[in-house]
Amino acid sequence: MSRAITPDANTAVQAPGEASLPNGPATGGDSDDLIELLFFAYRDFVGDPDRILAQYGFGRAHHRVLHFVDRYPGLTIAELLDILRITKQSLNRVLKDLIDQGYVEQQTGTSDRRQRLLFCTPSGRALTADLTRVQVRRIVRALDAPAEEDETEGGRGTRAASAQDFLLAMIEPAERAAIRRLMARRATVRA
Amino acid sequence: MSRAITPDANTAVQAPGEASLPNGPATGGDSDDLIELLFFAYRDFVGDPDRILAQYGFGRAHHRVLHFVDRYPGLTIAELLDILRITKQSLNRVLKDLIDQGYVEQQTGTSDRRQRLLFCTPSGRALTADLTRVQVRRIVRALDAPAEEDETEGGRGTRAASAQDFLLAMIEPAERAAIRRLMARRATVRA
DNA sequence: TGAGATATGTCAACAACACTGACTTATCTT
DNA sequence: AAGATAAGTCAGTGTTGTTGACATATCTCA
Repeated sequence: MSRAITPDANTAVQAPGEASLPNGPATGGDSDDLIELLFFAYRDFVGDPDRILAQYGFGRAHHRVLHFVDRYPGLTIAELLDILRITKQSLNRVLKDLIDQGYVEQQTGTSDRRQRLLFCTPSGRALTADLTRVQVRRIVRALDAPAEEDETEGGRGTRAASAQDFLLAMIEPAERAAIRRLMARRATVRA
Repeated sequence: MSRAITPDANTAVQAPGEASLPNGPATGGDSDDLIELLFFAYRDFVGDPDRILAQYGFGRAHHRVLHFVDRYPGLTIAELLDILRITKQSLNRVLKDLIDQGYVEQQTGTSDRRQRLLFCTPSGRALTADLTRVQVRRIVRALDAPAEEDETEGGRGTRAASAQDFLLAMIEPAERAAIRRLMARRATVRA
């Protein structure tokens, strides 16, 4: 465990500017929180598989390829490029790794022999299953988590509340408190 | 608009392996979809600000710094490092850009003069507001979107359904159909 | 059949953003 | 005064993205 996110000595010095509105009209108070929660949730969400991938010398790019090839066997290169939104050259670099090390196989298309259909090998499926497992675990835990007892639940609508619950529950439990404290600090500063 | 995500000629060649379970016990059927939706949603979510940032010669790293400094004025370097989970060297590179170009200011700590408290300048706040605006717009749209009329809503629980609704609605509308089609393809292949 | 389009692969150079390791300077704590 | 802590910096490296330019195999259509 590293340092805590929350401060103690730095008691919110006032910024030398305007006194921002208390959840102004177009500001979308809930949305501001969601932006941040999305950041933290996604960070932890990809952090889990990252640790596994590192043991294989792979990165996130490899993960994405593995995931989509595993889930949509027979995917073509063009389709994969379109899903990932990266260039052919970027894809090829990681795809080559996966093929060379026997996690993915190519198969010449039947109807169009120019195409290379992609499939996971058994070891590719096994690795992907490992990666999926840790992500599913986190998601299931987030879905099963009890709803937050939100003190200040004004008239925002429950959609925002449940999105917030979900994302907050996606965050690594050990850090949730720190993040809650951080986000509470905002209310202190801008009020 | 580029190519469509969905295929037509490649009619799901059967992968030469096991016949995967139809939403097996520990597999977490909903979660598999959520993994993918999280990928697409996050991709589009950060895509909006990316376009704005590019006009300033900034990247995502700059965005993250701006966001947190704007939201938590007076943040110290150590706190920011802990939030972003990057190294001091990585942070310094982008922070220097932001300071040199007048978007962020440093202020020596009052109680501890070793600290450098970070604040957005007016232009920093303006830029951040721009970035926040497009992200809030997407989130608000997602929260306001009507719930999906899910055909196959078994006994999964509504938590998963609303998380799915939210993430799907976060995806760029023009691409939602393609992604739905892609994900439908999975059911075809593994069934 | 032959021309042009398409699917894929590859070389080379470059940029953004992360990392490690090693130090320096200023300031606080004890 | 000694050691810890906050911040800044230099130098080198790795992953993953980008352009631009081509090469090869295959398909489509006139």
